[in-house]
Amino acid sequence: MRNRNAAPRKRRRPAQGAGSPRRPRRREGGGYARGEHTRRRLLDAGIELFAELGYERASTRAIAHRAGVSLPALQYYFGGKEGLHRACAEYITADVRARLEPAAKRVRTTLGRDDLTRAELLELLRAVVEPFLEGLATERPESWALFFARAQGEQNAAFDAIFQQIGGRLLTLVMEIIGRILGGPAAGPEVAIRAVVIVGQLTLVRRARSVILRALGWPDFDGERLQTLKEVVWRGIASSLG
Amino acid sequence: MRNRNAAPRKRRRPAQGAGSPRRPRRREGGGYARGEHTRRRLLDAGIELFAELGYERASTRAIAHRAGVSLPALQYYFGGKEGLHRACAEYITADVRARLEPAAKRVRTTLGRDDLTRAELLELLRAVVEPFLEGLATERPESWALFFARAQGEQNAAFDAIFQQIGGRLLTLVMEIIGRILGGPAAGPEVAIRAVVIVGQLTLVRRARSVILRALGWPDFDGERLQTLKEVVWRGIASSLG
DNA sequence: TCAATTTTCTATCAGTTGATATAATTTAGT
DNA sequence: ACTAAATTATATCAACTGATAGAAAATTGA
Repeated sequence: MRNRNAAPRKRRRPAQGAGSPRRPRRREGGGYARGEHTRRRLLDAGIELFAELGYERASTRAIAHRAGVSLPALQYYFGGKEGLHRACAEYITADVRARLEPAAKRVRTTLGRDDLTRAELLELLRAVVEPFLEGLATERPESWALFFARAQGEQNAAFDAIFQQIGGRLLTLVMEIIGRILGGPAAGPEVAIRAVVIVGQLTLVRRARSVILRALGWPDFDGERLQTLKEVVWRGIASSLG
Repeated sequence: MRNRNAAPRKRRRPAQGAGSPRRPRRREGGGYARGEHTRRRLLDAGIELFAELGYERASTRAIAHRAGVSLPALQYYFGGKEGLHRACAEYITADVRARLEPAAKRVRTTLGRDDLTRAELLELLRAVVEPFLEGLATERPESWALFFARAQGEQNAAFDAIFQQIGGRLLTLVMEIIGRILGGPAAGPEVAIRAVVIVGQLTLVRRARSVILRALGWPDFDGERLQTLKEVVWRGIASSLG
């Protein structure tokens, strides 16, 4: 049923390499309300399916279908699969970053003081770490955290954006606080490594979810168990800085 | 150039579902030397490419090509892509498990004693943890650790085998030691969570490799920097148990 | 040497993928 | 209402995917 005509058509390569993100030719002037709506639906469906299946296995058809729009709409608004993936990353990133900003500001102003006690510094660290941990484990649709975790494992282009906007910011904050606690040089390897380990423990909660549950024989995280988890992780962090 | 004949052929579905592993019909009696050789080359190529690209993006053609054999050889020896992937996991797993076994035996005999000091218990923990960390960071071809990390992120069927054989074993060892150190109930949530966090820190070295390097501004892990990393990670673990 | 078995290769299959051309439809500004 | 731009939908495309059929070649044991 395919290739009905005997004369072989000229083989066209895709206009742009499959891997490289394409510049969407969105409107310059006014935006149509309807267009913004389907754009948004594609974003939501993309986040869900990328999180469920990972980048490769989430087909553009499945995404378009879940969004309730036709396939070319995806190309139209995001230039292609990779463009959509990147857009999803930026969408999530912007929100999380906004929620991280108040803590960041508080840290910077507080660190201006010279007379901070160890307890105060620990409390500051906790104020940064705890909401992040909570957000990873429960807050926001589950697909967000899963999307996050997938992107990290898959080393996508989206990962760079996520790291810069969130991971890097969080890491910088933690490094500044830890540097004060440990008293050493703020940019030295000691401080950096310990900061990475701490931040890593947070993301661990999501990544090693199945491992943890299996090791504990728990069916799933309910509210109380999550509380236990947070408590134990935090105690470990605090005492490792003693 | 395809579908030359006008009469449409009967559409056959694959004999077995694409997802399910197929039973390889290997020889019963004697094994041909040549066959074992290409089988081995397929395993090596599979590990490399699965590690480099992940399960989805590593095509059977690319694997066969790198192995220097023809495509059907993969089906012949492993029954399909999934079969090869599982075989790769088992191949790596068997080796790592063998290298983990001596430490495991040592732990079990040592834990039989009742008069262990905290220092002795910590030393025991280090004896288990350090080789594993070393192995993840440098030892064996890099592709092994990468294959390992990918399987975890992708939640493949291979992950179950790996977890049972290695992750689970290591976790059990660490839990036993930590239980003694903390003095609490050996199977309680406290012990389990802290064990998971510790083991997670080890695998973090591989998974968050790029993040660590970026945060530190290092180009790569050389010998000395690896030493620093091990030292800092261990100090964090030890003092978190204080 | 010769038959039986094991192993390899060529050619092709049917399905899926991301992407595009093109036309129809809707929207906004006038 | 009319036009131009924006948006959506249909029908394909070419490449790639894992897998198979079937014959050829190589290896073994007699």
